[in-house]
This record gives sequence, C-alpha cells and structure tokens, in this order.
Amino acid sequence: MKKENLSALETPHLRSDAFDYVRKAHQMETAEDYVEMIADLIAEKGEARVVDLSEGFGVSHATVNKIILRLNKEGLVTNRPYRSLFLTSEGEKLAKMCKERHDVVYHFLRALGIDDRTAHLDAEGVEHHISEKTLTAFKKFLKKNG
Amino acid sequence: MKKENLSALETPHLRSDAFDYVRKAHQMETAEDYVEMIADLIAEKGEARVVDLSEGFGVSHATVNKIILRLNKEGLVTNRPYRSLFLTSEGEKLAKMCKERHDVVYHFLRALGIDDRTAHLDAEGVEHHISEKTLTAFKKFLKKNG
DNA sequence: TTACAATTGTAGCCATGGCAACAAATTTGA
DNA sequence: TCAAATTTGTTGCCATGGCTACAATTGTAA
Repeated sequence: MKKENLSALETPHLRSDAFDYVRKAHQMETAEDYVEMIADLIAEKGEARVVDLSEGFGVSHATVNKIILRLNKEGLVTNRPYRSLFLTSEGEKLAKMCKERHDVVYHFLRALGIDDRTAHLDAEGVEHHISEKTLTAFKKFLKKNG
Repeated sequence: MKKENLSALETPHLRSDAFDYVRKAHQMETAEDYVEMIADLIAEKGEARVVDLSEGFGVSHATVNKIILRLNKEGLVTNRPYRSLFLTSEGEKLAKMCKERHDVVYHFLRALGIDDRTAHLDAEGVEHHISEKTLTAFKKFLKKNG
C-alpha cells in the first residue's frame, strides 16, 4: 500500500501491467473505504468509533481493529486505546478525494437512468477503479446531462 | 466463491450489505479473470498453459498453479499434471458472460471519449463491479451513441 | 539417446482481511 | 458507588493470492 494513492501509480504500458494496476488499486480500496467512512462519521455524528465502522461495513470489530492498526502504521489514521478515531491530514486528503470521486460516479450512474439503490451499490464497487481521465469524462457528461 | 456468479448474489438491502456485496464480488474477480484469459488463449492459440497465464497476468507460475487448483475445486477448470488447461461448461459459461460484459464496458468508455489504452485499463478494473441494471444502461447508451 | 531447456508442480514463507473467543477498559444506570 | 453492559483490544485460527526455491516432468536439439 505504501503512501502512494491511486493517482500516484505509474501508468501501465504492458498488457500484464493492467492487472498489476488493478491489483495495486485493490490494495488501496480498504484504506479508501475506511477513511471515507471515518470522515463521514465524524461529519455526521461528531466522532468515529470502532463499533460504528464494524456496523457500517458489516464486519467484526476485530477485523476493524486490525485494519485500523494498518492504517495507523500507514499514516492515515490516529488512534489511542479505547478512544475514537481520527484522520491524519493525509487521511483527510484521501477521504476528500474519495468522497468527490464517489459522488461523481454516483451522479453519473443516476444521470444514466440507474435507480438510486443500484447507483449506490455500483458506485461503491466501481469508484476505486476509475482513472482520472474517466472521472473527467464522467464530469463532462454530467455537465451536459446532469 | 462457491458456484454462484455475480448475478446470483442476493441484492443487498442493508447499508453494510453494499460492502458485503463488493467483498463477494471481489472473491470472484480472480475466477472471472482466469476463465476469461483461458478462453481467450484457447481461442487464439489453441491451448492455455500455465506459463501463458503467468505471463498474461504478470505473476509467478506458482501463483497461477495455486489459483488453478482452486478453480478446479470450484468446478470451473479441468487440468491434468503438466498438461494444458480447459474450462468446464460452467467455466465456459462464466467466460462468455465476462467477455460480453468486458466488451460492453470497454466500448461504453470509448463512446464516452476515453482513449483506447485507458478504456482497456479501466474496463479491467470496473467490469467486475457492474450490476445487470447498469450493464443494460451502458448497452442502451451504446445504441444511441455507439 | 541423452543431456539441456522449458514447463509445471510443490513447499514454505508473507500480508491482507475475514472470524470467534476471551481479556481489559470504559460507560451507564440503578 | 459499583455492577452490568458496552466497547475495545488481543490472540489465534482460516482462505486468498503474492513470492522464492527446489523438485519433477515434458519437450527439444545435438
């Protein structure tokens, strides 16, 4: 995972690099989902707790804890024992980027005529795999058809 | 992974189910990528060998071997020691579905103005996360703008 | 044929992200 | 206050998909 985010990945030139690209992107999805959820929770409820993430993602608190430890190590999240979670400035930057991208994908799907729930579901899966170029194309489409 | 493919997954109703949905889809991506690649290789070169997959995905042959064992167990691939690989009818069905979906996503991105290489890259990442409904909307868009 | 190259298989290691079970800390309510 | 409920932490297990290193088989060319 390192510190790089998606946009920092080198653009692939070989055919097999396409899969490598997707693999690296995968390794970042969890981080992106978590910082985005933490940012949302802080915005909506004032704080983000392990139990909120556990419920939000539908996984055990043990799993959340393990992932938080990793995100801490990677400099995206700060946490003190038995206290609520915070984002580092790095984490906040990532969260903001993710939220914007998520919103673009969601509204793009809506503009295509997809129903609300499906748009939310598909956006969740798709958002991590959209390049800057495609994101720009989505925005362009939204300006004309949004 | 089981036998179900994406379309067989239950449609989620809870918020956390969206992530569960994505997780299950993730577990199927490898299977989909492999059966699709195997089908392509058989169509283009007459046979699919471990070394071809290894090169195609840019991973070691040991990794390919391990995954092939799993796909065999799951009834998607048949293999005999030191021989080339084949798809079961189940595997072929999945491969066909994947190829069609991949092509739709690729052409959709092209129709949006995305350049060839980016369209290929993004399609690779996105194709596994597209619902039937969204796929249908993509097709509809292609009829009007393709 | 027979050695060498290429391919495939196997073993053992790693990190990630699942889980249950148990331990510890914090919060809450009587 | 203090016992109970909730939350959080820890441990140890599992499967997946990476890898290297080494073994075995197959293919090839001399």
